[in-house]
Amino acid sequence: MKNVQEEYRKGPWTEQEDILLVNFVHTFGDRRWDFVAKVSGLNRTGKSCRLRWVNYLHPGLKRGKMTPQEERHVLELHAKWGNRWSKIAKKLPGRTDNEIKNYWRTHMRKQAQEKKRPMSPTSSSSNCCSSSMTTATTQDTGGSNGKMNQECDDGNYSMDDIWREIDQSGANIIKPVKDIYYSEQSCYLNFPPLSPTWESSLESIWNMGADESKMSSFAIDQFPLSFEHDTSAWSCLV
DNA sequence: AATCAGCTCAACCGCAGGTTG
DNA sequence: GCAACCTGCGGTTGAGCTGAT
Repeated sequence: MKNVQEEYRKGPWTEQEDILLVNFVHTFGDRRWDFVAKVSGLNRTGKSCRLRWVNYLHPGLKRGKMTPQEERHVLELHAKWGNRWSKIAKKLPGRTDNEIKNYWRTHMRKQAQEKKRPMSPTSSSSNCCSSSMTTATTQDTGGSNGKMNQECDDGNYSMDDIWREIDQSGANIIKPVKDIYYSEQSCYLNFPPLSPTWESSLESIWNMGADESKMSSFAIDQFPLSFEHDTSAWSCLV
């Protein structure tokens, strides 16, 4: 048995891990997370991989603040369904349950604060709103903090950066966003053209019950990633 | 300039439901 | 029918950032 505490990595994901995960998800799909976790060599649990993909790496995600429309939508849907975050998220393309949950928490906290000190004339400008939920959230979230937008525009390291790096490499790496199509309920990965050997490999892999040792070497062949920490560029590209 | 408080968001945890053998 | 395993969901936490003092 594997000692989970000792062997699995926790905490923030590195760029290399992200790239590796993106590659493997594009290859094997966003299912079978335990398998992806093992085969990729990431020392992460399948759960952790899934979460990273769903909440951050997924190409369909919108980054940045919620629009007033989205905020209103969240409020409406929450009134209807309660804390069914994933259900609500499905109605808001590009938003994750985690994001909505976080938004709601912030929103509720602000509400609670405003209830504590109703009509306080000394409230800062960020608390200037009426008790109307919609207007309150709209102004609050829009006004107080531009962090997310900054990160989006010129932030340290975003998915855009990853895609750009991958794109610039030119190469055999699977292409992101534009080749991936989503429906409301699910995500279809449209793989780039695969070589016949690659295709048959994939097929046989799924059919053979995914012998892990075979898979590992297969993976290494297909993604000869180097994890040398190179600050100038990722040296993982073929 | 330093410190503090509040906020945001990524990530973890535990649990429940679904799937597979 | 049952146990083991996997996936997804909702709740919670903590690090890092920002603005106020």
